[in-house]
This record gives sequence, structure tokens and C-alpha cells, in this order.
Amino acid sequence: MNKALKTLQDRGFIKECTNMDALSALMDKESVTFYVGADPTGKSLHIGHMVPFFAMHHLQLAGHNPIALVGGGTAMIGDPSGKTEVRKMLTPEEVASNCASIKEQLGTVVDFSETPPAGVGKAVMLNNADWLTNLNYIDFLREIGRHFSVNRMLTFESYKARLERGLSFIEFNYQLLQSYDFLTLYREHGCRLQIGGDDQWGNIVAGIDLIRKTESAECYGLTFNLIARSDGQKMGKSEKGAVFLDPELYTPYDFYQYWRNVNDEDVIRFLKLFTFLSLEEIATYEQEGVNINDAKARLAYEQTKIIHGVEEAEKAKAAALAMFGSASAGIENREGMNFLEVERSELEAGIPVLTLFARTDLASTNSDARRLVNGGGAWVGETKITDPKAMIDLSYLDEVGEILLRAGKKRYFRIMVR
RNA sequence: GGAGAGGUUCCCGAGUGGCUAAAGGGGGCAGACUGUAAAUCUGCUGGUUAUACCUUCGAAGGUUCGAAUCCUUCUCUCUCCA
Repeated sequence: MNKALKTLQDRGFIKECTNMDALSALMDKESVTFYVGADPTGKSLHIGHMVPFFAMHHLQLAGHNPIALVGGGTAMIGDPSGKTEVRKMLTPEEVASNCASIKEQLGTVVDFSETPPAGVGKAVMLNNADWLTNLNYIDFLREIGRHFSVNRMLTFESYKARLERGLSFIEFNYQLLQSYDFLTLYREHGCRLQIGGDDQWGNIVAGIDLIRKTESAECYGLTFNLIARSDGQKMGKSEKGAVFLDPELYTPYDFYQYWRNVNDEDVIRFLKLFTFLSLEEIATYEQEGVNINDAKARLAYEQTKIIHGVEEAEKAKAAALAMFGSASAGIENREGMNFLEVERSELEAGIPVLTLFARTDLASTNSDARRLVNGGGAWVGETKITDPKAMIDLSYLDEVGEILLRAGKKRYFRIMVR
């Protein structure tokens, strides 16, 4: 098998391939241009979206040329694959602004530089709005539409859920558009391979068929395992909602903590998928007698480094050590922690605990804070708060002149005095 | 166009005039147990200047001492027929 493909397989990416032998041979022979699509349905990608892009990273290093396709056009339609609900329609403005921020985020794992290092593939980013938005309906139907069999489309597994609940024509068209994307990329960029999540299988195969019919050319598809946590929860979801890459939506500290707390069974798998550590190095964490917490810390650090950079990763790691490490680890390492500044005068007068907690991420409202106190999970410094009416004043400042709030055992929030 | 079913709190889903801030489950938060894990058990889970008050059951009106529950109009979804 081709080395790059072998890498993906060894790291646990691959689910299915349309023709593994032929693709392998092609990749041995030449640099293959390949693409992954990402729909800009939100302001930020979350980690569940990233699997194909990590795969893209590995293929690029092996000298193949990635195309990251932002679906500025298809996002206007909505992919019904594997979904049970109709997706909310986005305005053109929302789509455009989402595209812009997503471009930036993909840069963390894929090298889009003009002149990549020797041996590394050249990556580009395209937006299918460029060729989709001005399509002429009649022309499109005559050129593309005639190659699609409705009978066949209806048998696709990916539509099954929707056929039970209703599928509107606009969404039914999604597959044609995605196929047309592949065709366009083949024609204009010589793209021979589409990779994507397992839910994209139907759409990918449809694109390959279209290219075969219109261009008499053979292209390939490769899908990846949909990443689920061992507890069955969807990847990328957390207590706080989706684990976004945007630091505004999901702070680097929380991001680090998310990975730090993955299930035991998931650690090795995630190290392979979501970090660039060599398989040999990852193997050392599988050995007998290795503390699994070290593996989790490594996973959290590496992943945070990739997405948010070394600096943020160090800060998050230091903050985590300070909070969860030995008691003497020091209180200096709070940098990565979320914080709030309050006026000194305010603190002199005293702030009701409930109000203070409600102003942090620890509680959303006063009522929420009250629940926390009543449940015995509210801490100010080393003091457990049991009275909802308690006032927090200067006497609670610790030796560095700050207040450390805590909800439960793991959630900390730093109060700084201005 | 015609007929029917339906829109309930984060999600699913009970609820057909007062005892309903609304059963149950999921999810989430907290407590116990731990390893910053999982599983398990317990409590909580609309808001507020909090033993009371305010806002919620697609939207707007109406009936009533009192409505998520009844009536009217509107709106959206689904199913069947043409």
C-alpha cells in the first residue's frame, strides 16, 4: 500500500475507499490533488470537523496537493445526509463571514503557504460559491441533472432518515451540487480524490460517477470513521456545547481541559488522530505501567498547541498543573485561566456571592449561582460558601491579591482587582 | 386546491379548565466514590431585590373568578387525496 495511505490507515482514519488498489497505485506514481469540503454553517469549526483536515495534513506532508473547499455555495442549501432535521437557512452575509473565519482556522493544520517546503504538497483554499452561485438552472439540469437517477438517489442510506421525516427539493439537490464541485475541481485543478467523513460516502460516490460519465475519467473517494467518543457521545460536543476552535467561543484553557478529560479508552485513538506525534511515540503511552493521565496531558497539550499555538498550550498546561497538581504547585500559574476584573472599591463595599458567581462563567444567573451554593459546590479560595447571602469583600483576597472562585472540583475562575 | 394530524420548558415526550413552573426520560450542574477518567448512587435543573412575585406551553385576540388545556384568526410542519 502507498505510504501516505498506510499512515492514514495506521492512525485509524480510514473507513472506506472506492478503490484502494488503484488509488494506492496512483499515489505511488504521482502527486495527487485531493479535496475536502467544509460547510460554513457556523462562525467557527469545532473539533468534530477537523478529522478530514488532520488527514489532509498527513497527505500534504507526503507530497500530495490539498484543496480545502469552503462551501460558500452549498451552505446556502444544506446537506441532508445523515440528518433528521431540516437545517436552518443561512443568509448570504452569514455564509460569507463564516467562510472568512473558517479559512483562518484551517491554517492551523494545513500549510497554505505559497512556497511550501520541498516534498510538501501545495495547498489551496477555494470557495464553491465562485462557480455555484451563478449557475444557470436550465444549463445545469441539462448538463448535470440528466446524469442523476432519482431512483438511485432514493436508495442512498444517507437520505433514509430524511425520507421518513420529509425532505425538501432544495436539500435533495445537495448531492448534485457536491458532485458538480468534484467535477469542477477535476476539470480545473486535476483533482482526483475526495476525502471526507463517513456520512459523505453517498455524495462522494455520486461525484465520482458524474466524472466518469461526463469525462470518462476515474476518480477516487476515501472516507474516515466518524469520530465518536467511547461513551457514544458525539465528538466535539461537551457540557458547554460544541468544542469550537475559536478562542472567543471556547477558551484555550477549557479546550485543554476538554482533551485532558477524555475517556480512558479514547486516549490512544485520539493521539493518533488529533496529534502529529509519531506512532512510535504514541506506542510508548500504551505500554504496561504507564500512567494514563500522562497520555491525557500529552494529548491535551499537543492538541492545544496545534490549534491555539505553543504559548496558549503552555499557559493552559501551567494553569492546569497549578489547579490540579500538588498543592504546592504554586498560585502563580493562573495565566491560562479565565478571569474577571473588578474594581477595588466594589470589593471594599462587598459583593454578594451570588452576584459575583453570576458574573463569571461559573454560573449563568443568580438563580444558577444559588443552586451551586445550595448544592455545596461553591468555593471562594479555600472557603466553602454555604450561605447564599454571604458577601465577598477584601478579606477574601489571597496572598497575591486575587480571589479564586471555584465551582465543583474542576471549574475555576480568577477574580483580579483593578 | 381538499381532508386530517400536530407545534409543550436545552432535546425527546406526558399533560384536554383550578392540586401545573408543567409527569417521565435524555442532557447538564452539584454531592458521594475516584485518577482532573468511566460506571454507579443522591440532589438540583425558567427568572428575580425569593417562604413571595414575574415570565413561559407556535403568534395574536376572545370566553372564564381561573386557560398549556375551550373559541376565533393567523402561522409553520407532517400525512393522505387531487
